[in-house]
Amino acid sequence: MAATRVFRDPNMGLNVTDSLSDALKAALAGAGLEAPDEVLWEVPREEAHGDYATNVAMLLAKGARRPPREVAQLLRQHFPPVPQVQKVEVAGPGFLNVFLAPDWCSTALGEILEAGESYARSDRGRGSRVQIEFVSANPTGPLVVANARAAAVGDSLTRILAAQGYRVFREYYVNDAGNQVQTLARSLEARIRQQLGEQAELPEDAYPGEYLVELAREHLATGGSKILAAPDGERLDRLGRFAVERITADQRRVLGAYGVEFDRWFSERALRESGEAARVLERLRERGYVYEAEGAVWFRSTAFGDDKDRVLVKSDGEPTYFVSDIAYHVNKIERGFERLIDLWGPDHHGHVPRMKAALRALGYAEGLLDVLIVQLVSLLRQGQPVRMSKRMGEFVTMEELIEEVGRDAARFTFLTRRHDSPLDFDLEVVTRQTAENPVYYVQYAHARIASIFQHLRERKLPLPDWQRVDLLRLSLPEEQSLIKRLLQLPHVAAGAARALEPHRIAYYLQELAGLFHPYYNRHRVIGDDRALTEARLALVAGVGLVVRNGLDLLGVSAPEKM
RNA sequence: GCGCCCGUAGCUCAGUUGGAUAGAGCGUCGGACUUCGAAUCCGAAGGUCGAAGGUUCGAUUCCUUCCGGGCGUACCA
Repeated sequence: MAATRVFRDPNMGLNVTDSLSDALKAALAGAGLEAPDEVLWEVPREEAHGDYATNVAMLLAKGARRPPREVAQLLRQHFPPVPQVQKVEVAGPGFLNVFLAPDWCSTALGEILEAGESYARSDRGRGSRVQIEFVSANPTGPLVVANARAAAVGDSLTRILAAQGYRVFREYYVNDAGNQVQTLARSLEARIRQQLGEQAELPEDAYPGEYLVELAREHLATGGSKILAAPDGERLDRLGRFAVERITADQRRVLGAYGVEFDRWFSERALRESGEAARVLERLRERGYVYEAEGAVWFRSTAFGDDKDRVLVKSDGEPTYFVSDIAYHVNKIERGFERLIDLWGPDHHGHVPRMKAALRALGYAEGLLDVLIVQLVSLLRQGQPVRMSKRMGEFVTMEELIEEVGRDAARFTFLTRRHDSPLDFDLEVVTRQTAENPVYYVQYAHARIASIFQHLRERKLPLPDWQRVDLLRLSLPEEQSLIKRLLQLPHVAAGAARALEPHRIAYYLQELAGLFHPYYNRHRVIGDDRALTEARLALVAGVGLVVRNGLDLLGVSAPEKM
């Protein structure tokens, strides 16, 4: 699987901000200043403020007991010469503004082309193992739009982390145990009886969706009416397993069509049967965080900052799902993952403190688990909210969404929002504006570039050897801007990985396309000047490459034709 | 009541450990295809960053209070 490959960075010097940080460390040492944990470089809004800037002097000013500008001046004086940098300026209240050397940038374009698919990848993660769990929808019905959002975010995060050298493992937790499966079984039974002409009412809390009518028909078609004679326990167990298996298979199919594959589908039922849950309970008890009250068994999660203690075993003797959940996370850790990332829905956000409390109670490090809350998607149609409720049996499925909007547009739209920001998605608008969707703006840049090279082939013109192209011919301001933007990808990709924010890639790509299209519109790539033509071909090849690499991090295709 | 998320242009959203003159897409208005793809480009209009205080060299960003929206607050999952 591509996402789990480990990459060695073949082009370290191409990560400009890494090089700048190294230089700054030398400057700090030279100036006798203490280096902060991490230096962050930002890309200033104003061109006059350089290509990169840092506020490190202002942060150090207080500790050094000197004015910020003086600290900045000191750092500037000790800034070692590096090939990437033309000049360093002290500006404003104490910024260090770095201006890149144009000649170095032009040459770097050649290295970007040389790096190809591995451009902007790094080995920052050093092969450490990360497990990311997402979607994990209940196996009681089809996937819905919110699941499509989680799938897009989770899959993209996997790609982004893998590109930084982490070994990422995608997992889907199947809640195939507990009350809801019983309910599902009873719902299915009622549907089967209805097919047989019996007067069977759906149970009060049943899943009313049409898909169970379909499943009932399927079950009967495979000779499944005998089961109705079986005793309660066996009947419901078998119907439950049947329904879960079919629904899960359907979920896997829809996710596959969306381009999302999981490395493992982890069964809660198997976890319970393995006895791991009981073992976790015992460990908590040994550590003194378990007590009994009101006939139930409680976890003292308040010892780790939770609002209140939580029930582990109900008074009827059944463990709560919380126990399974803890056991599942312990299972992950024992499989050797060094970092866990969970994507949860907003209806679970209250559960984050207790889950973290449980892991800490068991003695695990605090930062081991990151829980990202993927907010809801409010689906609108013609400006009117579409009511979605599994309980009511009304919803727009993930499959319908993909059919209506398209896989790339759906994924890109989800990835242009922060995961924790609620999202309005008007089907009518997105469908109508398909052609103007930002994803096509980015993809179109790629297709246009592909067609330049197609044009080259049609006219039987030779493809230049990138090593021998005179890249210094790229002297237009627009060309320099484009190259500098291409050089930002390693910084953006690393930032997206650090912050777990795929949308940074999506915005970067829109900005890159926003530089490319005007350039393309104004200047011809293929012209009479052979050397200039070759240089511009190198430039647009670089843009195409970066767009392709960037879209790949989002799991969106980069078409040659549209 | 308590907790979490959110409130930025008409709409949907960005805004990088607090930083320099707050951005994009859509929508609206006006222009550009005999030349590598017009799913594009050029230009215009559009803002009390929900409100009020506070912290400091500096606040859309941090703190407090209030207003508004969403979600939690189960011996359901």
